Amino acid sequence: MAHTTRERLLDAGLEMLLQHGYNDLGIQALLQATGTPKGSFYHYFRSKEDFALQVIDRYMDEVHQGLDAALGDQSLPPLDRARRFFELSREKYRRDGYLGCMLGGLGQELSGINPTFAEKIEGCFGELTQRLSACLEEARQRGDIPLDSDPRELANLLLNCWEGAALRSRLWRDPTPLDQMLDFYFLAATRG
Amino acid sequence: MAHTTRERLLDAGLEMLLQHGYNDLGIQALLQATGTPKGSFYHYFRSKEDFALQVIDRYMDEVHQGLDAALGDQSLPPLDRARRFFELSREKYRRDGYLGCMLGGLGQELSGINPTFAEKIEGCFGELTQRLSACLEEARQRGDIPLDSDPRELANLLLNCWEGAALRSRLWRDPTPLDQMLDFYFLAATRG
DNA sequence: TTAAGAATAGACCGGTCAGTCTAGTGAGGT
DNA sequence: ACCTCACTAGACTGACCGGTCTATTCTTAA
Repeated sequence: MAHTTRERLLDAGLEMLLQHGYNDLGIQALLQATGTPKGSFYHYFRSKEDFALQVIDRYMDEVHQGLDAALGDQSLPPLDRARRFFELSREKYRRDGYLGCMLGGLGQELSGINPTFAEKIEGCFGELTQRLSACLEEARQRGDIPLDSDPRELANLLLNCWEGAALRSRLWRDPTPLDQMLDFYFLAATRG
Repeated sequence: MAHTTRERLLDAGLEMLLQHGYNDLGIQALLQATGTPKGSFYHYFRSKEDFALQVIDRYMDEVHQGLDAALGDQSLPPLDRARRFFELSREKYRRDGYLGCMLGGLGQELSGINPTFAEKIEGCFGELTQRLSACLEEARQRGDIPLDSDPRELANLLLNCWEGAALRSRLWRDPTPLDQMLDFYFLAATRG
């Protein structure tokens, strides 16, 4: 299979980037963990940066799958759909050992030193808020949140607070901050 | 002056750690930026890790100064005092070029790989929430927030959401996420 | 004046970094 | 049978990492 080695590297990259971040992840360690010779890595990827950017793409594939599953569930009112996405994310974090969100992690680490990553990650946040704000707009039109709410702003708010809670849950290795944040936010949002 | 070199290193470390994070900050670069020979650095600090931990202490000194200034202002109701602390922080971020909060930055970068830093930073967050929750408790007793609120939980919530907003403001190089988060939080907290 | 210790100075160390290079392997097409 | 080319394999490069070492200078007090 032509894609096996590349897939294996991206899979391991997903895991190792989440735990180690970018600068602390050595190519050597990645190769050792996957039993890959260096030649193969540089056959598939131009550089470490190129590799990490593709790992982020893979991460976003999972994110969009979560969004599809949650926001696409027409049996739920829109606000519950939005909340469900974050609950699915929380379950993913649990499976990973509460290491938080890769976008938040790499965003913090790299946005001060590498514009390519900064733009990439802000682009990912943009995709997320785009879909969330469409969902919140639906809630607004139904009157589930005040009619004068700004869905775009509310979506950014939701995502930003989530990222903060994810950082704290990474420190605690515990989902409590995530749950408390969701309770607080969705109660407050409905009241305007 | 015996402390001049050490002070100079810590000052530069404050700035450089905020921008570069830990792993991307080279001792060499720090020495070059401050015109310090290597011998001096290792005269004052046991290691790079020891240095960074002392930089965090210095950062926390500033944080506590901000807390003193804001929470100690008895002319303001307690909720305004809490908000004022974050507004002072926002002004500090502005002066730094909106690079966010060092605790959040180092927490994200290092909590997955270095338990010493993870504990250190969680300890700092603890100090912060301790003082904030005392302030919120005062607000609760005055009835400015619902009597059945949990000040400790509200303080953690406030700090966590702030850290998320700080990350986004670092990506945007812009204070908007900070302000929107404060508006949202303090409106919601008063209503319970 | 001198002894002592703090602080400066930077050459140097082993190890590791991302990335390059060349050689070899193996499967598919002709 | 043979050629091609994607892929594997890992030795190697030069730069840089954090940290050590020894030598020297400066400060201060006896």
